[in-house]
Amino acid sequence: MAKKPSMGRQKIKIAKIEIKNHLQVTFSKRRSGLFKKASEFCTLCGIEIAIIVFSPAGKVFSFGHPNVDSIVDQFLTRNPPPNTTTRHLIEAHRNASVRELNLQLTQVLNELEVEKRHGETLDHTRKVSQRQYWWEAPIDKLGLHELEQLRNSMIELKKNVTNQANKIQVESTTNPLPFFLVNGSGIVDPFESKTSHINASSSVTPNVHNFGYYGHGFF
Amino acid sequence: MAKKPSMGRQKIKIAKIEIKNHLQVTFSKRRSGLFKKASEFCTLCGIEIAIIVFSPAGKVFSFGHPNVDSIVDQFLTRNPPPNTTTRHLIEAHRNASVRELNLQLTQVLNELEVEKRHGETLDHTRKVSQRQYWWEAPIDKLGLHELEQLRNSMIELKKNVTNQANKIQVESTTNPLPFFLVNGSGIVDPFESKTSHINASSSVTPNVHNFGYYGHGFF
DNA sequence: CACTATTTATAAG
DNA sequence: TGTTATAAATAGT
Repeated sequence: MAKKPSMGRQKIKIAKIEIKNHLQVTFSKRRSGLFKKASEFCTLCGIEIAIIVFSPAGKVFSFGHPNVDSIVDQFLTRNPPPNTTTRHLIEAHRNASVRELNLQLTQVLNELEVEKRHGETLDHTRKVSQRQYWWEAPIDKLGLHELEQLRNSMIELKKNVTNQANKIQVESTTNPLPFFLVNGSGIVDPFESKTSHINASSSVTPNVHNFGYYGHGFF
Repeated sequence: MAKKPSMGRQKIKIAKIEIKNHLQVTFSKRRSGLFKKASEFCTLCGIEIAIIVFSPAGKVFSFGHPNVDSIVDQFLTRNPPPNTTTRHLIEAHRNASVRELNLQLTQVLNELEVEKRHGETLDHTRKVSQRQYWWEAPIDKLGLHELEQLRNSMIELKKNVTNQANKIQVESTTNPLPFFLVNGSGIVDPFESKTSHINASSSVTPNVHNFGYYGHGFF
């Protein structure tokens, strides 16, 4: 019954572990370790934190307090979004569309205004010379004509609104917008994870050791 | 020249540190520690990771490999967005607005249709009995009246479109949309950080020790 | 920030 | 997963 001497913890080189089995073990251990540290960090310093880990296999493991999403939202809000350009383009496009609709409406309104004046003018004319026959008055033709025009304008407008609605729908579907709600708190349990509270996985990422995060600056 | 014995590392309770000064020191130390662990985790296991820390003061410190944003994007893409409900509500609201506009337009179009028929009817009437004086025909009053109505409808419509435009603008301004672009790689250097590569801050967050991240499941 | 004395995290088995 | 010897992190000064 001699004791197992155990090499004890050996110093290791910080480089990609190639032995698959070894890798998995290390992954698990270090993930727990990291999340535990994060947890302590939270309670100790009263901070909010989110950690997202992508395994090479594509699985996601995350830790968050109060929860990952609210923190990510805050981050995105503050952080000059990466694709500012793209977003701006789309936003501009959307605004442009709305503005366009607005313009068209204004125009149609103007036409209506004209039509109305027309009616008033005729009304006045009637008082001046009541003798004329109504079919001689230009009102019915003009009215009908302009109404036709008006009708076409509005059909066009309707078409545009419909398109716009579709566009917006498509955009919304394609790009989920982040909002600012805080859900519950604790750990986010992602999709495919069979683990109860977190996700972790491994992936092939070329890396350099010094990430340069040894900065200072406290608060 | 007796040596300083130093109490050495003392065991501490994992609870919010109240002594402000002490808190700051701990914050810094643990932040570095956490980020370093993350870095090692990266190289060792070849994973992708992002850590976002919000200080109670509101500052943000982040670490990411290859970079925070790409990971956040991936996360948002895969992760059934937290506020699906809210987003759906807002989206629905927006669609509702557009639909409403559409409905109003349809109504106005109907009114126009009615007006047009009216004109046609009158046109027919004219042929049947050309003897009537035009001011006896209801066209000018009805026309004007309906046009007035139409005009009001359209003013209302315009108002709504304008509101809608404003709403959309505000929404766009308030909530940046996340997109799916991968930038460079490495560490994200946020805004206000005076530190070179990372950010960290402290905040008041009531917390519980066990975050339940002691899960298993590897890949 | 530097220095330990200790507590923690973990590489191996 | 549990154990153990040792490497690392870090509380207090």
